[in-house]
Amino acid sequence: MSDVHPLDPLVRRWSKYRSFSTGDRNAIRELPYVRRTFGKDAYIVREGEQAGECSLILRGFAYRQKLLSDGDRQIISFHIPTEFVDLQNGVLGIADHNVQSLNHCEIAAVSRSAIIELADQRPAVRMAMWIDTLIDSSIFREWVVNVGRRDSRARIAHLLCELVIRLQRIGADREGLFDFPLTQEQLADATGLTAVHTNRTLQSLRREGLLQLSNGILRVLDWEGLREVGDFDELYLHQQV
Amino acid sequence: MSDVHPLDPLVRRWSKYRSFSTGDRNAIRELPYVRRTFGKDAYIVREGEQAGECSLILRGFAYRQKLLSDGDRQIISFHIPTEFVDLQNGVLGIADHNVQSLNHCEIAAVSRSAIIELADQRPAVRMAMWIDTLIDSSIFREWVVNVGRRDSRARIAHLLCELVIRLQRIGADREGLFDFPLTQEQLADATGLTAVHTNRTLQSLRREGLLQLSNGILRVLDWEGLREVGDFDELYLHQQV
DNA sequence: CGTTAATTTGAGACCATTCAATTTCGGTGG
DNA sequence: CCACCGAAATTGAATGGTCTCAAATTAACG
Repeated sequence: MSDVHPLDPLVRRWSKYRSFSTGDRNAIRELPYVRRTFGKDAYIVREGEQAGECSLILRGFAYRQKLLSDGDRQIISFHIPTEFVDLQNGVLGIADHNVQSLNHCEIAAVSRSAIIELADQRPAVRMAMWIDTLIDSSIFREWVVNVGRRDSRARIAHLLCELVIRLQRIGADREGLFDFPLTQEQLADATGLTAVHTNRTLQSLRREGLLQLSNGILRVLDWEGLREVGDFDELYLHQQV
Repeated sequence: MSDVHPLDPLVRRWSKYRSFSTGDRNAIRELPYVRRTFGKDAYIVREGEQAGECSLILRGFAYRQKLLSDGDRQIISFHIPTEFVDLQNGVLGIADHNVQSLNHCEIAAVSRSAIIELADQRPAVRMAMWIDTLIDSSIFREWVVNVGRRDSRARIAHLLCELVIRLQRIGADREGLFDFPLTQEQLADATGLTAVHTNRTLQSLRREGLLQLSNGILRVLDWEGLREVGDFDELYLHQQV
């Protein structure tokens, strides 16, 4: 399938969960959307806001986060092109966390009502959407395990494994190389570590020849090794539903 | 509404999310289910299993957990009566984590196909179900924050705040007293701490007059204090959708 | 090419862990 | 009703992984 329409990557992504009719595909393509661009670290959604629309990433990375009362930040997930960063807001209405762009980002903003209408009228698409939010949920569960029970090396390794798999799935790998714009501080905020310790942990992983990571480029040198260090089992990503 | 039917608590719970017609209510009540009882620590669902049914708690507590390769355990959520412990399995099909009973437990087991059929035929119920899974998801996000960024006192306090709110909502409080069958080891597995440190942390919370917890009974003595220690903001529970 | 952001390094402090032993609790049978 | 037992809770002391604070180095960008 060649991508002639900006929403085709979404069609392709969702059609892995449910087989779509031509009508289903067209209904997705006909979603009214507004294209928005965000610079680095811009807020796409704010906690407590009434959510008027859902944001699909066309280009760039985004992340969800929550701020503690003492100013500490916990990153809750990272998102890559073809993914909605806040599909749940289409249903729940009020945002329970923040969403920020990680780098320069292009977003297709779809109104809540259009999402709901599509779900109402297209059973197959509705199920794909539900599955999408459920896989999200599964990833959060795995993150609870990651920050709750694994040591620093395993946490970082596990996170990298997850992102590598997800990037591969959208065809974002270039022969083992990945554009990887996360700073060490963001890696730290996602794993519940400090930036300093994240730095030392990455050095340890590099020293063992598991990976290279610099200048925003990640190269996995020893996938099996990284997987083992991270105690990584991709079942939770539900690649085949 | 008086509970004449065993599934009425579920009807009541879901009807907070969406207004139901009489037909909707009856459709829920007519869900075919099998009543099962489980002793303490029995497995209700196992990771990797093809899920044939969804389990609604009629009595008792349950929890979801994942095991690491080194045998460590992370508890991912607790569940109380009126809640499904694995509604997502109705859609995803394959269980990505374990579910265990916490104490003596009565479950209504509903087949996947019945869940799906109900969702297909009853738009309002379908939305309530989706909302249920999305609130689940929101709770997982908050747990990532809890184990990722808070210190031991805040983690325990936050978890207790959440359970208190949820127990109150199903009317399980008896004038500030709660049946609270969690062991310190389970509390530890849920907060990413050790049982020993959980013990010392609980003592610290008791010493400050925030709560009493012994013999499976919890009494909150200083709700505002506990809330503050736990950095607790209940927005994420989405009480009003 | 200057300026700021990001990464790296060092040393000391601390929160939580580990390991081991003791006490209390809850349930059971005599 | 009490003695007994295993599970749960509690205590102590030593260890250790991660944090904190501060400074130096390197990379990114206009």
